[in-house]
Amino acid sequence: MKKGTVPFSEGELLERARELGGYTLGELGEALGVAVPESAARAKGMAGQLLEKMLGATAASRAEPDFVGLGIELKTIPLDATGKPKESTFVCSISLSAMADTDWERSTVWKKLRKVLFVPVEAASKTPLRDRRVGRAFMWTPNADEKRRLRADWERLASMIAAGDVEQITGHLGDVLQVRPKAASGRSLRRAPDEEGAVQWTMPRGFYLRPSFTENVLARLRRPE
Amino acid sequence: MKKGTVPFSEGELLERARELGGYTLGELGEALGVAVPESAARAKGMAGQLLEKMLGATAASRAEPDFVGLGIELKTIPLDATGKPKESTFVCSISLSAMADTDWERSTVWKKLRKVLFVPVEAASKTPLRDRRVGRAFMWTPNADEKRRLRADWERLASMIAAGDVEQITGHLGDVLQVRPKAASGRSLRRAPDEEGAVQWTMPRGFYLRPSFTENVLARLRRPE
DNA sequence: CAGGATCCACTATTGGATCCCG
DNA sequence: CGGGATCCAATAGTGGATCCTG
Repeated sequence: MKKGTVPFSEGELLERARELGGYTLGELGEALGVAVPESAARAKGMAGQLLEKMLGATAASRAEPDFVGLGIELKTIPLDATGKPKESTFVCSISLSAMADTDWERSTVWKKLRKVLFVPVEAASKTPLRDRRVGRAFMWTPNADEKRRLRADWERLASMIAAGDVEQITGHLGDVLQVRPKAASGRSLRRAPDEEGAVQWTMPRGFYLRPSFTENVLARLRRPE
Repeated sequence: MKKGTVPFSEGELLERARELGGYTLGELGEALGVAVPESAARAKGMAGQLLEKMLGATAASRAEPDFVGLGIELKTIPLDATGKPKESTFVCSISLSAMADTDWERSTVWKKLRKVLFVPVEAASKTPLRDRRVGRAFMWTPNADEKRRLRADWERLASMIAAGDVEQITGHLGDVLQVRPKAASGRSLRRAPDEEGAVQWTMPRGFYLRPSFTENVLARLRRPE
């Protein structure tokens, strides 16, 4: 297993990601000198972080793509026993101020999703975290239909946010893209509005892709042309 | 409320059904001299039977349309609080012998569904049976797409039945039309195969329309052309 | 028993809540 | 906290079981 060096091309990145297919997360952890616990409950982001390190992603938390020079975002997708995505996919956090005066083409969501390296990872909850295997990686660029659906949802949600109807947004809205809480605890900022009185988030939220959407995307990518 | 006389035309039937819109099942019961209980649990088919009587359906149990002369089947559809069908819609029972050598156009399913008078009835379970209101009736003839989907499901299911794979059929099969048990009790015929040894139903079953299908049908009918 | 259906236990989905790391 | 995500209680959906009448 090659590890940690920064890839210089999209092709090299995809090739290297595919070489990781078949390894378990425990094996990746060994290669990196990272202990992989038994349970995912106390190590929620670990699969993603192991793959970032293995593939040489530009480290640290940023509002930029993981592979800056290539404009490519890395996303792991947890698959259940039947091969379908178990969970929604986090896209980015929502900043109220950034929403107001931006359009779809300049939005953080679109920047993140223009080009994504999807790496499926086994995630049947009975399988210990370290025994879960990496699947076959795919490079995704939204096609016309996918882009239209993402944009339609984003514009609906963005206009609600801009209009101050943030508290009316629930995870039910959006066919493929949804808004949901994103915080370590539901109490994170809950007192803020009372004390400040300003138009502010009462709680951090993020954009997520629904599992049914990533399922369709994976199905399309797996189909030979 | 006019009641009980046999309608002579499709238009007259629809008109008369629409005049029942807004009445409660309790009111229909009074007009007919039938006691309507509080709960639907012990009166499951009552809404359908009240409407049959009010509209002058050719009485009794038959494998014929309710309005023989017109070739029209009457179906009540229970709606939940949000206006969506709560339940699947029974179409007809399945007879093994009748399946083998018949095709779609001659099938009982198609005969029943060629032309249907759908009468929605409120059915939020908290609402007492006699307080549930009749909704706006619609005459349905499957359009090309609906007919294609019904036929595709029927042919798949019919061929399984004809091939003797009856026991492998579950309610999961069929996009719009499904096969499910249809009996007063699960024990109805359960001992039969052991004692007789013949190729026979172990339990009566019927064809049903899925709620998602009738929901789409109602949505189409409600849309002004 | 066939026809009129609804009940309800169980499963699948989901979306609000939460966890770790740098 | 922002980025990496998963957990899991509650709800929605489904399909096997059941009920009444003629």
